[in-house]
Amino acid sequence: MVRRRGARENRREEILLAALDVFAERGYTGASIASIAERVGLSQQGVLHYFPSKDRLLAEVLRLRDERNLDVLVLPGEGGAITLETVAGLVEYNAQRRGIVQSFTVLSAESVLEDHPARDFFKERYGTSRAWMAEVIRAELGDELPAGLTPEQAAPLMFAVMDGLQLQWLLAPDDIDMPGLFRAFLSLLRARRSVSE
Amino acid sequence: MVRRRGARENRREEILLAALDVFAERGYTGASIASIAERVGLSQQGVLHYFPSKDRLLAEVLRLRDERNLDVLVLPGEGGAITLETVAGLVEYNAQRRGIVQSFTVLSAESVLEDHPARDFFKERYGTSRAWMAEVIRAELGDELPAGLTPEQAAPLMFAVMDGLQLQWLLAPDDIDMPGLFRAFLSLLRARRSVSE
DNA sequence: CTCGCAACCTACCGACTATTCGGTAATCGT
DNA sequence: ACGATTACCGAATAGTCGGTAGGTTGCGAG
Repeated sequence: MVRRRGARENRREEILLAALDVFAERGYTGASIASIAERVGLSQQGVLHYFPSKDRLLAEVLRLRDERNLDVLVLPGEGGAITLETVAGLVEYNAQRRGIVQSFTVLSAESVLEDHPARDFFKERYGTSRAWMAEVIRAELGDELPAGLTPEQAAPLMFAVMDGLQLQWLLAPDDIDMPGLFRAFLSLLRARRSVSE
Repeated sequence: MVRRRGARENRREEILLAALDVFAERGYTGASIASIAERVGLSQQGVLHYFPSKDRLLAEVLRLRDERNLDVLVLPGEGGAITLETVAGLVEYNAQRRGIVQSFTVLSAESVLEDHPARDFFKERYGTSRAWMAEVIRAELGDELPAGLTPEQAAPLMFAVMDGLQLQWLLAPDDIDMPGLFRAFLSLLRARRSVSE
């Protein structure tokens, strides 16, 4: 059926990885198909042979990255449930993968623009992630968080801290201890209930 | 001396406001000088008569916006010091100014890219803002924060929460109560010290 | 009333953009 | 060996980009 078994899929993945790099360096708007093609030794038309448009290429890049991220998150939790410690581990892992963090920071912010091809992707992603994170928090800390917070409030705050720290870290890696600050936030959530006066 | 007193300055400001709008809609890379010019009824070269390059135009847009933001922050604190409540007020104010929030979210994320003209601006801005915010926190809450946090740790977390919430809010304004969640985070910082076991 | 300059404009440049069309060469199953 | 399919590439399309050069117009100062 297929000539060289999986040759097409290999080529496609090669292109996707190059595309992620270029998106990380220049953002989606600033990236050109030609520059991605150059990186894999193809012509611009060669890339478009595998992906019908720049939009679709972006969509597949995001899908692939999400799969891999899920691997990192789920693998350590093998056999056990995912905990806040697992999430802190992901932040630590990210601190060693600047390119990937940069691509997601830039692309997610870009996606808030009207008619951006990744808008729906990120909107849905945040929605489901928040619901899922709220359950992780509830499972570990219960319903009673400090200052009367609910897990449904803590979840969006958690992602806000992750994203916001990434931005500051990308601008000044030497000044920002991203994993340390994230753990500091976690300890804020884990603190025992407050004493009334 | 000047023909129409301040005519030039008025025109410049007109252009800056239009530029902020376009940057908010398309980001810096995606925005064209021509589209900004169209909005003020000039040709592309008319805009370049007032600002020598796109880079410089961006620089002045950011400077102007920062001034205005400072006004909002300082005005309510008239006579008194700036408090965490003032900051919460700024978040509330932002929740009514989608365009401005969007422009800053997109531009700050874009600025992490190599050779981006706004890189230094945002890097410096975050640096000074963190130092300043740490002092606001220390003045109001002292050195003893929940979970053993220092004001120097709380400050970057605070900006992370602000920025991260903005991103989620821009993607799903109906799902995210930005000011409410920010206040929830503040209450985490204000909670009394934990009871050991 | 004239000089000079500010405020624009048209015209243009070279480079780059995503995408389409029409090929060619290699390789596959048969 | 042969038709079909795949994997490309060259060239062209129809723009857009930021920026420059060189003008024209109209107002203000002298």
